[in-house]
Amino acid sequence: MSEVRWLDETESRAWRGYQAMTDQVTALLQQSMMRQSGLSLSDYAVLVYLSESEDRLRAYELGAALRWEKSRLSHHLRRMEKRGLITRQTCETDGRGLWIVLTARGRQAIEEAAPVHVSDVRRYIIDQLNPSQLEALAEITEKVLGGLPAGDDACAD
Amino acid sequence: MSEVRWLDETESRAWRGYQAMTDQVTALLQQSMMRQSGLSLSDYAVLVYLSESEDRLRAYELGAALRWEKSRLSHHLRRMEKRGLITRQTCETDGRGLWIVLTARGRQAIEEAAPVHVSDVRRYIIDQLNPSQLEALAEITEKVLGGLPAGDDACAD
DNA sequence: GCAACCTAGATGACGTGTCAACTATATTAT
DNA sequence: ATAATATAGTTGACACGTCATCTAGGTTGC
Repeated sequence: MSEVRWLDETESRAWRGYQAMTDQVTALLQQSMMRQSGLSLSDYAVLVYLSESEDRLRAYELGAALRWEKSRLSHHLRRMEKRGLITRQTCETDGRGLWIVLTARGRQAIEEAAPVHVSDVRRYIIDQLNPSQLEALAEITEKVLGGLPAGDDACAD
Repeated sequence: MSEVRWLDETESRAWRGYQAMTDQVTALLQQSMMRQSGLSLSDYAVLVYLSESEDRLRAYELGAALRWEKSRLSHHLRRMEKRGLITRQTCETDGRGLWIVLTARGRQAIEEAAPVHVSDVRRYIIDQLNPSQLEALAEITEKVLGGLPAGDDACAD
């Protein structure tokens, strides 16, 4: 119930800049990847985790890694399966479970997309910053992430 | 056609952190605003620009300010009008034109949402960072934004 | 062994964002 | 004047993400 502390000038620069940057960078990366590889950034994120995990993961592991809601994950995996990027296989040790398996086509898709994507990330962000800014960005993100409410308790007053 | 320069350790920390931070902060801010004010972040952005512009703007001005595609803007404004947050009025000096006007209800909505939103932004980001990090963030965003391709020429090879 | 609870995942409805047309009005060049 | 083009905005189809709800299979306690 206290008075609001509005943002001062530096705070406002940082916040408005943050918003504009994230909006535009996301849109650019998304467009570029979609045009050149036919993948969305979400597809790419799924494929990255799979290919870093010996090409198969339980769905809930994927969801935890990506921090996605399970319904989002479920919808997305269904669409990716329809496009042949992954398959869904029943789990023998847990009747509720689901293995998500990278297909040959999924592997090919990410191997083609990765170099283009990395060069986009470099061009738009990494190569724009000097070493101390890069280090600062890494520290900033770690600090902010560390301060975020864990899981679903967004109402931690 | 040259070999890809993959990300080194600091670059990777910065980039993975950036992705995780933006994903999660956006999701938290969105949830909080939707729950407490019934507005999406997009609604809020529109209302902010309108209220900073004497409560009325041409649609194309709004689109330029937000850097939204015109179809996105059109869809979004239609939905906002249906909820009574804005009205759309024909422009007398340009037959193609459209004035977007903030309604009393829209003004009330943003005035109620703003303090909550600012305190969320503080809690999740601003207050997590020390003054030099805030300054660094402002500079980083300005540098990245300055390096982005202007408009639609994303294919500037 | 059974009830209560928890976890993994699916589903349908709905709001949102993008893309590719499309309409209509203004501007420019000749 | 008029034809070519540019600008302002709309529309429909479709992919995406969220919420609430549901099913089914585990787990725990008694």
